[in-house]
Amino acid sequence: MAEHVHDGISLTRNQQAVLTALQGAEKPLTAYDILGLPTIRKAGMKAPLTIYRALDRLVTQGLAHRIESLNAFVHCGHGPHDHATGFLICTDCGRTLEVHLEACEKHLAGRARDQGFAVDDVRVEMTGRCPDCAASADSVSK
Amino acid sequence: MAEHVHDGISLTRNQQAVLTALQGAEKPLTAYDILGLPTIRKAGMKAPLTIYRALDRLVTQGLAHRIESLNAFVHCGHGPHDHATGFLICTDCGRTLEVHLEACEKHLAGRARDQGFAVDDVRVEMTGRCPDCAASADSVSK
DNA sequence: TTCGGAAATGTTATGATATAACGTTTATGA
DNA sequence: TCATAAACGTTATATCATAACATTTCCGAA
Repeated sequence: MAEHVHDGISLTRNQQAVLTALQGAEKPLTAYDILGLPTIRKAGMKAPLTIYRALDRLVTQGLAHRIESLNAFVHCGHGPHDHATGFLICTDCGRTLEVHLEACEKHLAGRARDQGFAVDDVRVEMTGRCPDCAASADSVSK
Repeated sequence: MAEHVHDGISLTRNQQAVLTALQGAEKPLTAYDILGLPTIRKAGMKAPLTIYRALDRLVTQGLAHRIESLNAFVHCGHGPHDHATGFLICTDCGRTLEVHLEACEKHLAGRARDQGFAVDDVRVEMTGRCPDCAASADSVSK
């Protein structure tokens, strides 16, 4: 394998094709969105499971994230990192922004430990409007 | 309708049946879990859509929450409230704990506003092990 | 009190998301 | 070079969620 390497992680052809698809998208993509892309079909991937397997690997390696509330995936623009990540999801245009939560993670996990809970993973998703869409909405409402 | 009232919110028979099901469960239930319950069948609910409609209302009114990463629902034990809520999801036993995030919500939304993002809603889900399961794991590993 | 709109419901069908099971191939290092 | 773990292909199926449309119920205004 090892046809491609990202941040020291070697990816197979399928995995690379899916990662490239996510990087080229301006919004999170579902597995079936990815499956429908010409580049993916050309790469020979034609079953949902093929996509899910590649996505699993990318997520495990920290090269992509799953957005639970959208059942969709985005590439991670910051390279692998071990602290919690939050997503800002624009309900107008569907684009997402990734925010790092070094500080907040401590607070959240602290609240959890107060309850005797041992935290493995923290996921934060926020909906609202991105800078562009918020601006258009303002100008419309004037 | 108004057969039942919770925190000033009147519920229909279907909505009440689903809420009662959630209150009686020790873990989050999926719509199809609920659909399979005898009490629900006895109430005459037999199509998924019937369940989803009742759940929509309960979530809208703040009487229940959806756990995105489980595609499941829990009743809200704290009554309607307007601040963000977090969930601690035990990967061993499947039970969840609800935590309130008054303080953290500000921090999270603040990070979002730093990016020019207008936040409507904040959802936090954490996985790990609950007090009971963490204790069993400890005693096993000794 | 009755009339009209809004909300909820019933029913059927279908769309969308995700994984099981099994056999085969490929990468990689002892 | 050979064992083995990871990845892959293929088919089928499980699971989660909504569309569309007709009907009924609730509830306030006239």
